[in-house]
Amino acid sequence: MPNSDTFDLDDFLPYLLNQAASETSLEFQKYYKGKYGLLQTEWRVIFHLGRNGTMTATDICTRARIHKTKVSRAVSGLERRRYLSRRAVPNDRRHEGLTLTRQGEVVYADLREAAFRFDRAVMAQIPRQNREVLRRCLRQLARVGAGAG
Amino acid sequence: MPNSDTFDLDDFLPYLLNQAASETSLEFQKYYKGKYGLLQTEWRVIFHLGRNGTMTATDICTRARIHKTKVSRAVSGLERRRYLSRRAVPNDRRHEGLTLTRQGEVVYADLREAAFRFDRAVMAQIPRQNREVLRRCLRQLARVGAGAG
DNA sequence: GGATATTAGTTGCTTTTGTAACTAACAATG
DNA sequence: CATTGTTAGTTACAAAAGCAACTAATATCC
Repeated sequence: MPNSDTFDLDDFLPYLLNQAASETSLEFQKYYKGKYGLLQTEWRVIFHLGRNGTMTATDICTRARIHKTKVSRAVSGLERRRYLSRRAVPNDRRHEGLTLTRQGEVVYADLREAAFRFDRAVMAQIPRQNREVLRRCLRQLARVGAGAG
Repeated sequence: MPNSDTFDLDDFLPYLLNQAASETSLEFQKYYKGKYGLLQTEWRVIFHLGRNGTMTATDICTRARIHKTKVSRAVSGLERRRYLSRRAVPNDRRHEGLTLTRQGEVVYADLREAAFRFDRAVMAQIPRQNREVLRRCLRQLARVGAGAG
């Protein structure tokens, strides 16, 4: 039975995840920032709209787990640069449907393609037989975090 | 052979890593923030000093991959609260050795113990036979990121 | 050994995030 | 149908991160 005295913080899962996340995100971040001047949250909003079609800001908050103020600002920025447009939802004027513009779709397609390439480059470091295990584990952790803690 | 058209961004590795990292970090973050009022960078500085003994700020930057301004401010904060002390290095007055104080050691011990518990809680979600694979993959990704990209 | 470059670390300023308070629209309840 | 509560989103203010310029000490190279 392992105990706390032999525990190495370098192996602490949240730490490893953070390190792995920042290392693997860096190149891709340079790409979308350099090419389109996007912030991470902006890219994520594009990604979710591109993937799921029209959504409200709250939909994005829920799916992407981003706080509403961040989404609000990202949406403003993307609207200003004409990457998305807002359209009122009929019977409820509180929320609006957000949709990528033609231009936004183009950016989405490019970044999705780039993401695919980056994903392959990152995965290239992982032995083939572990790749699906890794992705499955991460999906699990991304879903609920530490669970009951 | 997979191609970009069937690629699902929800499976994009950097994205999954970021989501998994933030989900799994949250509870632990509440712990050290709530109990000691530490920021993430401050906790990391404590962690590296506790694990490796006396280090210079640059050592920490290198090992922890944190920018020097962040380290500089974290060190100031920790020194002010008497969690670490600086001591001049003999033949080179540019850098200083940073060491946890007695009090800092106590905090370190507590957080290390807590990290151990959190690690177990997080890992509990992962099938036993995948746990070492997962950690190994993450260590690899944390090391070099996307490599050649 | 004096000019230039490099290394260590800090400070100032700008951008981004986080938190909480706020407006506006709708829903529910008496 | 007014009162209270809830939901959607924005805005204002404070904390933190990022970047670039700066100081100070040492190394290098003519």
